Amino acid sequence: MPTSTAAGDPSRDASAPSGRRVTMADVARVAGVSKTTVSLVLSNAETRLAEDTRRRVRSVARQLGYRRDLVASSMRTSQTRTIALLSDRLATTSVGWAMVAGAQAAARERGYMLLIANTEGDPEREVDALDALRDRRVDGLIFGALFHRALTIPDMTDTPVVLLDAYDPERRLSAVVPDDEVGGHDATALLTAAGHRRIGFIDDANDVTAATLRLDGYHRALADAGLAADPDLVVRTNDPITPVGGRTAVVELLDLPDPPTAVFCFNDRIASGAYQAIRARGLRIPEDISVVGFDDHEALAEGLDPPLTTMSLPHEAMGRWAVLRLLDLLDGTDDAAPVVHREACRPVLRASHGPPPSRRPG
Amino acid sequence: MPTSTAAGDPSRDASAPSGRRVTMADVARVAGVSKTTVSLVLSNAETRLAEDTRRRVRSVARQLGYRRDLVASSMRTSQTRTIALLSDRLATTSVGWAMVAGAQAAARERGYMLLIANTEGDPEREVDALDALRDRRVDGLIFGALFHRALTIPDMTDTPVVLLDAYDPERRLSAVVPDDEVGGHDATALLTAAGHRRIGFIDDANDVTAATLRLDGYHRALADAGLAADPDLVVRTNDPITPVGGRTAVVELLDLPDPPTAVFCFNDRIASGAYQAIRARGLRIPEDISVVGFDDHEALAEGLDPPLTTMSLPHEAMGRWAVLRLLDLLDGTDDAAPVVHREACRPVLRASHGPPPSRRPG
DNA sequence: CTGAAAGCGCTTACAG
DNA sequence: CTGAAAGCGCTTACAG
Repeated sequence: MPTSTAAGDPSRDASAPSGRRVTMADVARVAGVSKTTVSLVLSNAETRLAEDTRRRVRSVARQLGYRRDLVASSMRTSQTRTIALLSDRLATTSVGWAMVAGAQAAARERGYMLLIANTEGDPEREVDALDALRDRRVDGLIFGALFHRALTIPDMTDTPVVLLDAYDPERRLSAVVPDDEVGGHDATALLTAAGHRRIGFIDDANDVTAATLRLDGYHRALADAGLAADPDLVVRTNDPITPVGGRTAVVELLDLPDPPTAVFCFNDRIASGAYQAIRARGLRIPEDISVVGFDDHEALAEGLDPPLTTMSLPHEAMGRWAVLRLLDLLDGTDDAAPVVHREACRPVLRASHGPPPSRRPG
Repeated sequence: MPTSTAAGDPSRDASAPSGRRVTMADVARVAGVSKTTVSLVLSNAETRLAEDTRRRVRSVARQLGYRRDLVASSMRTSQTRTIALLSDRLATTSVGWAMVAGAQAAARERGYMLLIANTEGDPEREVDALDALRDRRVDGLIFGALFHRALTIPDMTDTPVVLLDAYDPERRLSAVVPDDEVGGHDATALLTAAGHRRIGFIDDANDVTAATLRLDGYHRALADAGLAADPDLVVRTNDPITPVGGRTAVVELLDLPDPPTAVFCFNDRIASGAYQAIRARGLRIPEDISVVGFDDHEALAEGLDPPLTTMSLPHEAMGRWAVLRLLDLLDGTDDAAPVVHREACRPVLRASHGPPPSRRPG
């Protein structure tokens, strides 16, 4: 096979060059125009080019299977159409996947690709990751956290940044977080609405933002229902990760002189532990005691017996919001004034809650 | 501030140029050598450069905070030090995260970054993703699947490919999969070793590779223990995703004239459904019946009461293997002969299995 | 032992 | 309405 064919004969040249990738120069040559023209046509530049020139260029590009080389393009424009999601361990644990999924999907829809990097909480790793990302000239960065918390990031003058499941204590960066206060309120309100008047709360003892906010919401819902807050009904556990924490915490509640008829748990894992201890007491859920969780850890919540009523964490929507905001920043579509977006947590009603024993028929 | 300072005076030039990124030319100028020399030194080329030249160049590069621009470098070398993980929905569901995590970690350790893309099973999306990846000149590609299965991918002459949790039916590509046969065997052997002689198996009715292999392993373990395979003891469910499938399937087993004393479930979700139906019958786990799952869906397995004995799916190790193999291919370290690597599934012993009732003391 | 120069594939003033 | 040319920041024969 000859590598070059008669110039000016599109029908012959229209086959892809042997091994080599098709380049803009190839398209120009075959279409009989300059690279400038090809570039202008293919980038839909405003310049008024003759309609038939545009058509010809486009058709040749299509026939040759031409694709603009983004690396070369980036070289000139400094835009890579690539962004990155950097976090301590977002992509390293089961809790983060939906945020990654949402971020990836939104990026894709806007023609961007997503790079992921994890620091495992190591500052040195963070520096390395940032360097590696800068080397690749990513257009923007999302700093993610595993759970709703304050996050202070290194100075980034050159690259736009959005925070995911975290907020800048100094409010200089846009951020998206779950609305834990309203979530805590709504979870508790599910219980007050069912008629419960003694509602326990098993909170995370680690000083995390979500814990404080969910507790606030719990208190507000009690107040809404005209119930006094009884400090005895709020217990804390240092272990929100395994069922053990919930197991021991719920026992404190059950041992109260006037025990609660319902328990709201900081998360589903704690709730699963609560289930175990409640059952060990010979109590039934929800007949004797209602349980509501948080996070909607789906396999767990559905697998429990009875299936657990809980609040969903809007991780996917949060991931989407973060990249959409970031891309708007890149486009200059949005003004750069930082905003903190609170994404709603929604109740997922399953079978672990109901009226208190006193209100049950029979 | 003057933008240029006295040439040849390192102490003055050693501050980073005002806004602009530090370039190789900057380093060359300050160090008083050519770009060629800087490039050679910084890439540790074998060429014998004077030791003090090397030292000077390195020290200037460090002082200026120089970092090689990977985009420019890619332009010349066609290497981006970036690879991609493409799958139908690996990064879109809770089951895939550990594979992504393993892949990302291994890439990072070798100085690569990982791009992720999901096709949601849409062939058009796959084409788009492949184009987007080619545009960015990724060095290599990992095609991932959500569960162990055959995967036929488009022809990729230009880019090395490794399969993750999938295999090429024509064996032309390297691949890594879990060893489901041995896993099925070992899960069943846990039960035969405890003394069970009637062991049910609830399999996935969808014709997936993992289902076939785990069944094979189940049969082999029975044979090993000198037990005949009773077809009545193998039931199938079309719903391995929610507990519903396991719930109805286990009832078939329980209704048998000679019901099993132990049940091995295709996965933990099925096992969670089995728990519900078993409990509804008033039977205790493991006193009356043992249950073993598969996948080690951790929050679920630990949250169940009693905690579920299961087989772990080596997702993280698989993700690592896939990128390590891919990078070896890129390095030319490995010969390109395709290999299919089976990663072992390991038993995670919790509390849902024990001896059959007949063998229990008392 | 080191440097000048070409070139990777684009984009973009600038000129006509 | 269209093209020649410079330049993005590197790497790599090639020459000395």
